[in-house]
Amino acid sequence: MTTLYIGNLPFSATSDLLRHIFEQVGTVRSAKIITEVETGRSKGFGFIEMATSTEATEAISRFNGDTYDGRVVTVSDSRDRK
DNA sequence: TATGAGCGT
Repeated sequence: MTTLYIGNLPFSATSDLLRHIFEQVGTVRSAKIITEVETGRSKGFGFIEMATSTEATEAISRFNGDTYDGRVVTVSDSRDRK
């Protein structure tokens, strides 16, 4: 399994929306948008877990640099959670 | 209620 970092998302984006986007290139094991604890609103970035590294690589090449709601999103391998 | 660089309860 490979975890992807999705950055520069519009605040209107949801984990469900991310999941649907990444399902276009493979199996989404999990989708999560990070939200502010104090406000419950999106921090503008999130994480996607793909079933295989092949699908993850495909997702990066397809979606990195794409524009959603006027914002150019970043898609890349995530770093390890500490 | 709030926000724009960032790698997660």
